[in-house]
Amino acid sequence: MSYSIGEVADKLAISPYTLRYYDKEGLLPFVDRNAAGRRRFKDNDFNFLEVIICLKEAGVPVKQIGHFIDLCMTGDATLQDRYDFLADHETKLEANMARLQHTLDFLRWKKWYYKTALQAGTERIHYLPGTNQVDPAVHATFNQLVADGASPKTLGNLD
Amino acid sequence: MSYSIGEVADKLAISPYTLRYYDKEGLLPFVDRNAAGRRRFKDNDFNFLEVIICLKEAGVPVKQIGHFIDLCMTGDATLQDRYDFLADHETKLEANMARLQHTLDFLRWKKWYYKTALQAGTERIHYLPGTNQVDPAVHATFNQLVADGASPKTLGNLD
DNA sequence: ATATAATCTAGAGTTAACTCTAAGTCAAGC
DNA sequence: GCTTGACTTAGAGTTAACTCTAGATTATAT
Repeated sequence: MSYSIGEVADKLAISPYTLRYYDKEGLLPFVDRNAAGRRRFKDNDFNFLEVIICLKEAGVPVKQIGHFIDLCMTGDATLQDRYDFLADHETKLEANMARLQHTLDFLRWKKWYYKTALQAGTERIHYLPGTNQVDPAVHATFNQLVADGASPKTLGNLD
Repeated sequence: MSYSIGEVADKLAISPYTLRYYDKEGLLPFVDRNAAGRRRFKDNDFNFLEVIICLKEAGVPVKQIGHFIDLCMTGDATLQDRYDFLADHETKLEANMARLQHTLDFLRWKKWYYKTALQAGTERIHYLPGTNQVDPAVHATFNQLVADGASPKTLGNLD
């Protein structure tokens, strides 16, 4: 079974432009061509494409993905390098996800901040008396609610 | 207490170039200037900067952050809009994190794939006999190990 | 047989988010 | 008083990852 660039583009929800760009950058050296010079993707090529998409999602730059594909084409001598590459990006992705969790926590606290302001009809309830400055104790209040068992995910919901 | 652009840059680990760029894009309308036209950041400005950094981490484009700051400057009439904005990006961030979790799962399975190939000395152990195609059953084998209670996080570790 | 649609390449254009340069102003230390 | 370093603006340059155009070729459907 073989597939044209358009069929692969549809299957993977990636434009043919992008696939050709990846090819130009050396990400698709495994793709065969027919007599007319057109790309013919094999079933096994999807194993490579899956990895390419995974690495892209993980935030790995195209050039580095190209390096990984180079290692793949070289053979068994590079198994350790390929393992190390994936282990490295696993670590980086874990760190990135931890960072995003903090970002999400902050977004939820701010949502609660606006929920309470909305219920009071004004943001002034969060200001230090007689100023336009946010009272630092407001964040502490939110943290206390969470510490007391409230769910940070739902605490800011209006319902 | 007030701070120069350099002091703020140091505190937030953002370059002065970037801070000026954010100002140019309308993200810092709240920053005062001294008689000489130099930016003087107030303590309360860090509340805005915290939100800006949070939204950036969440992947919100600079233009949209500018829109949120506009809402902030308009006053209590926009509290609902600001709440909706944060709730929307909370949802998007949750979806993004779920996507990254799938990416991480895939990265771990591939790490295990290379660990086992490395232990066998060749990637051929994962190929269908007499071919260069990966046996689809290999992924199923990994999934079975996880279903049987193994930790996907450590299954691919070499140790 | 012919029109339409898909593909090819080389190379130009786009977008976002910086990042820096140039030329000038201002503040602090000696 | 003078030098050094931080700051100002406008605008140019950079980078990554596409995204598209032009002109040619090939495959598909009537």
